[in-house]
Amino acid sequence: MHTIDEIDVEILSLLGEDARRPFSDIAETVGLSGPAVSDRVARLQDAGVINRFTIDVDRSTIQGGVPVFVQVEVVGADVDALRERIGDADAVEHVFVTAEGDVWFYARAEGRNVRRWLEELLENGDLEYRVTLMDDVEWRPSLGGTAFALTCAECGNTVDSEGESATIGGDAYHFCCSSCRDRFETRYARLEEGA
Amino acid sequence: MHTIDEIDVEILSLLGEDARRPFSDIAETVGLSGPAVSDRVARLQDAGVINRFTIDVDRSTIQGGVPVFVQVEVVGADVDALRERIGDADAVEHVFVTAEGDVWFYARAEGRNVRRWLEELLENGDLEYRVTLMDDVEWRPSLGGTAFALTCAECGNTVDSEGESATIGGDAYHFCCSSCRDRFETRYARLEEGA
DNA sequence: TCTGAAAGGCCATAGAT
DNA sequence: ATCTATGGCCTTTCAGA
Repeated sequence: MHTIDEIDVEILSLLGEDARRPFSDIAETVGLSGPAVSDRVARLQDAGVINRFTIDVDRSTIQGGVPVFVQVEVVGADVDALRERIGDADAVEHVFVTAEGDVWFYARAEGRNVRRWLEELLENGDLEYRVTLMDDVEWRPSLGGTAFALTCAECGNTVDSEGESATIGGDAYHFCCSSCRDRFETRYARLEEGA
Repeated sequence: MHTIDEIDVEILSLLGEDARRPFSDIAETVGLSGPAVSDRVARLQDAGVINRFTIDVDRSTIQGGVPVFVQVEVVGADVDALRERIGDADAVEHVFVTAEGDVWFYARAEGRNVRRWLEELLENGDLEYRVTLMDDVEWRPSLGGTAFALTCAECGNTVDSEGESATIGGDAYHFCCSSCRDRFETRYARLEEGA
């Protein structure tokens, strides 16, 4: 049962600014030793909070293709399968799933013929889709200082040092108080029983 | 006047997968020495191809709020100003600008009242917008091998080893041949004169 | 722009608290 | 979960091509 606290948040913020920053630097900033930071980063990776260390590339100078935003209306098809299929395509950069189960994505369509590329990507399903030509994209990895504030999974309030965290069903959740956590866990258990 | 070649592209791809991968590992993969890779990475940063080393964080576990996708119809307003204002907001993760000049973004709306949060973010302008509740997001930094293919800034064709690159006005551009580059530079110079 | 050697710094492990 | 100490690896610098 791991706990995520403000120091973790601070570490995430620092790594967001520069992921190659030495752990010893981070250690000094947050008031820990190097190995302690290393441990915490390893834990954050295990918990799935850090998906990966990566680079933010200015793709406009590097990758060609026509930038498009596609909104696919998913009816009578497997959303997860489609989402995975789309996400695996090389040209696709962002994949969204709406609450209604539609799949939207941003991509740089390869080749000159966008329609053909799309039909192939969607496997000639009879799905309706809408294509919008795009101009510019921006992804914001970390932002200022408050970007990584913890919020209670139960009530939505900010989690301070009094709060607690728990790994439930493989995912990390954070709570502002133990009663919120109890409520969440109870609800989660009920949901699992039902499924 | 720097040149970006396939080795640079390979390095970018490898760093996209794991930005903390040792340069010596990369060196072995691409067939260079460690210092050579270090030099190339430094050059890629200077040229603005690499914006930053960063981490991809699973925000769903860290940041609360309601995930929404907002499509703002921009009429009679400054697109760039709005885009910047939205991009600077803490809760906003992805910003898109359509070819028609509308601004779309993905964010985790803070607090319980999404409408109020939005009105504030859009500065009570009379802009029309559409909000869609979202379920899931995925961002793909680097993808397979072909993701970082170079394309000619002048004609859009793929740039191979015969091509060349140049830093013009502080930005890196790539060309499939010298005539494309000449044409681009001429046009650029003319544009600058005009301004 | 690359290589190779050497110096300095960084990370991971071990063992104790 | 954290610390200190240490061994080994990684990065950078520099000279030479």
